[in-house]
Amino acid sequence: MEKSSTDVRPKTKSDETRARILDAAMDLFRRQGFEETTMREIATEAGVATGAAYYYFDSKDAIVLAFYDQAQKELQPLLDKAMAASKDLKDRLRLLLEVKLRYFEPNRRLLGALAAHADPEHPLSPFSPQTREVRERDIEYFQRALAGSSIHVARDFEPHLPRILWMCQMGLILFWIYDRSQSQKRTQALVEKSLAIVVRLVKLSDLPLMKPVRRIVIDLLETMMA
Amino acid sequence: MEKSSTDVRPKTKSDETRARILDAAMDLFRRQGFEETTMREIATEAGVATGAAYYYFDSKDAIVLAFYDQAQKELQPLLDKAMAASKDLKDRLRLLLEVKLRYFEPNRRLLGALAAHADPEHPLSPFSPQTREVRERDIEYFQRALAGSSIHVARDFEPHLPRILWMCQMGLILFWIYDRSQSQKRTQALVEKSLAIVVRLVKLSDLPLMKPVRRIVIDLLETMMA
DNA sequence: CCCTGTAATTGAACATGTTCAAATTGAACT
DNA sequence: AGTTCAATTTGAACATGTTCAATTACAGGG
Repeated sequence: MEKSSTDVRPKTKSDETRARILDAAMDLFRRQGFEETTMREIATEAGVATGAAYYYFDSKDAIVLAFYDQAQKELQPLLDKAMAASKDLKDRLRLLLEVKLRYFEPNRRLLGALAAHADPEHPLSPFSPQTREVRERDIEYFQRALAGSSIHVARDFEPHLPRILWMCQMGLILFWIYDRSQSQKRTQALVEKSLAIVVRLVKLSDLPLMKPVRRIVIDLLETMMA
Repeated sequence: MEKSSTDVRPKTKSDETRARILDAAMDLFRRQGFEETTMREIATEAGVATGAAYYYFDSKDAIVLAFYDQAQKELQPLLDKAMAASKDLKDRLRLLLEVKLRYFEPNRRLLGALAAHADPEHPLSPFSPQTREVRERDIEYFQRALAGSSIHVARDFEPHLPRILWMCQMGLILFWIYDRSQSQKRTQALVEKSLAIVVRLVKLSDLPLMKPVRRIVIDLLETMMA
């Protein structure tokens, strides 16, 4: 479950086969979409029997999961670099999103297969246990986006704000996936407007006066997560 | 597509068969879940051949859609009655939700099949064209919940607020569907807390001072809906 | 009461995700 | 080289949503 098609040296022959299957799948997914691609096609394209695909991946979904996992790993250095570019919170949040969208651009449609499931039981849901690790690592980046910015966050709000921002991000990404406007212009507009609102709210939330509001929001969040 | 299993007189034999299939399906869905129920089972249970089910319903999904449609019709009088019970906005909003949750309670799990799809292209998505009619009718109830309350809504905000409230409702319903706590206690808590926040925000939004904020929110919404 | 055409019904066939028992491979050991 | 055994590979078989050509039921007209 660890190897990826872009690792420099697929050590064993097994790894090489796994990589070939993953590559074939991603190629077909990009060209004809997730639903439209058959496990038999993937196997044929990779030059193996149908069953072999299932020897390496538990299911068709699991192939997407493997891609998602690999993506997260490859994104890490890009995000690190982005976080070094600015101290301004709005810039930092925009960068987090931009880097991801640019990276996933070629597979935008495919991401639908990942994001289309709200059911937290479904393996491909962004809220499922299967995607937990990736999710938590992602939330950490919002923690860092905040920490590295010039903006102060109230102590009681600190543990929760990153998760709130992550949720906003997921909403925007979802919108982006299904955005049919020319080169996703609408998403671009939405991101800019959302950032303005979010950053303003974050700043506001630090006011001592806002403590009761923070408490209510935190209370709400804890009820949700409990 | 119009008849339902609970209509008093299924006029024709055809209607009667259709109703029998829908009933059998709903019964099986309730007992073993949507995914776990087979079209062959449904047909057998209804005493027809597999193909017959497809003569009356375009797909397995379409059966759920038919149920959803029927539900909306049956809910209408209940919601009307609820709207006559109080002038207080919080009460009215709570009632809208409570009536629906109580109605759907026996099929809570099944609703997952309806709500689990974020893809607006998917027939069962709450955002799909197939569910548009039901959706718009539902949004109207929020319009009425506002209109019949003692609370004033700023002119510029009036066309948009119902949709915002509807979205909040969908979020709560989604939470409810997957709420595994004892008799969905967590949802109950979440509803109460959410209502407090939402009603407070609605009241706040009417302040003349808030006009710029309303503009930003409206702008955001229009970007999303465009 | 028979004829005719539409509506309804049937069950086999198909496509595709998945499983599985059997065959093959290949490395390590003797 | 021969043996052994786990890893790999195979392709047929299975389950299930869906399609479809063929058949039957039945209402209305003669």
